[in-house]
Amino acid sequence: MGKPGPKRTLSGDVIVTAALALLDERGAEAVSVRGIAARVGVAPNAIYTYFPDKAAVLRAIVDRLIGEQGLEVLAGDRPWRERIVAVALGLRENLLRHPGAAVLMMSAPMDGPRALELGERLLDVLAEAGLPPDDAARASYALIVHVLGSIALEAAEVDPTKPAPPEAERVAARRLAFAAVPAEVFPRSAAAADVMAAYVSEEQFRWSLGRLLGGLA
Amino acid sequence: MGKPGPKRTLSGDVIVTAALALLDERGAEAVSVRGIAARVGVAPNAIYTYFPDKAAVLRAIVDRLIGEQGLEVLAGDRPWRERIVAVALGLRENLLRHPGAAVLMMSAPMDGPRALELGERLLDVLAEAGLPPDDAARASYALIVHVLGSIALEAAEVDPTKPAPPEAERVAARRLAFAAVPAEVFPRSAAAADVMAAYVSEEQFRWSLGRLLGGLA
DNA sequence: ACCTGAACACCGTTCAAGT
DNA sequence: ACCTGAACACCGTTCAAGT
Repeated sequence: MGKPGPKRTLSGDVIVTAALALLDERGAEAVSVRGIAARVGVAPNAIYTYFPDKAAVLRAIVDRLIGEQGLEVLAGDRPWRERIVAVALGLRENLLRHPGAAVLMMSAPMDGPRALELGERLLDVLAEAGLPPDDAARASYALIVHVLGSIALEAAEVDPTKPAPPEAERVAARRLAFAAVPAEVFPRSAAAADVMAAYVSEEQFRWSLGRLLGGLA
Repeated sequence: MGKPGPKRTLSGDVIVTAALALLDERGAEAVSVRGIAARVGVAPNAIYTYFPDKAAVLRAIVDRLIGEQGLEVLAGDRPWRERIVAVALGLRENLLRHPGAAVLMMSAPMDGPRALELGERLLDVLAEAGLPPDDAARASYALIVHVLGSIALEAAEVDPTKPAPPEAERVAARRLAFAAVPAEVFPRSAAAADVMAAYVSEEQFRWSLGRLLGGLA
């Protein structure tokens, strides 16, 4: 139904998919309007039929990735802390698959509908946990800050122009870097080098999230 | 002393200062090698005498800003939590003066000497607080994640191309944005709109940092 | 409505050359 | 050693035109 219209070889979704592929394969600076257009086989300015500018394409990538996180776990019947940890782990896993995207999440206000939905479900859980509304609101923000901050710092450690390395590899690379810390001037950092290498791991992610959750209620 | 050498009209510091000024006055995308060169009155490629590439200039900005944070408070005799809150507030205040720089802190590993120094002093405090070395190491990372994440999300809310607005103005702008949230579909978000508007405030920053600190020891 | 061609005002970086 | 001029291979975005 509806008139066919001229060509319609394109769509916002196709553009976002191409942009994300570019981001994953060749890193943030490869995500150019011209690069996206070339990948979908179209003239550069055709992109502007679907997005007002490049920044809008980047925001759409963020929205897509947030939306990929299912929120059903939050409504489950496990203890509330476990449910929050489960979504946080899901977000982490997905975002680390797109390391270049992590920093995008912190570059603009996340005010899209998917972000609001995530926030609202988080408020549900925290209310159920017994927090008064004001504390629940503050706590939900603290959680989002912590999860996104962890992921961004973790993603900053990986080279986005090559396929995402397994965690063990990231930790090993960091251990190597820490071996160079002079123990005379930074004794504690040098002594804790093994732990500091493991900053970029799920274990550290779980640990710090657990401590924050412990402080919240 | 020492031969004068040809010109020496430039230095790494001068370049970083110019880049930071550009960042503050006209936002992240105005920080170009050519823009910096123009501001210091030099040919674009002169920058490459002091930095291998643009990314190195950005890292130097991060290092400069970390270095501006005095660490004496950490060694004071107030209760340890208060000392950590004090440096965190200092970092926040300084970074919000350079909103475009906040996201740079999360874009690359912070492995410079100033970052190491900050980490080491944090470990001092946490050891003094009675944490075993492994926990202290994990805790210091959790704190850094939280502080930088908070600041980045807060800075994402301000337009970096105009002078940093006072906090009250940022909160008011956000309250206005939240007034549009449909209460039927996001009841909790709408009900807590006032608190959510205040996410971008020192009060929220103190609150969530306090909860994290409570969970750590 | 959707797409193209051509153009404008920019980029980062490299290279050979001047002092 | 430090800086310049000129060039290369790119950018994002706009405008007029075609279907």
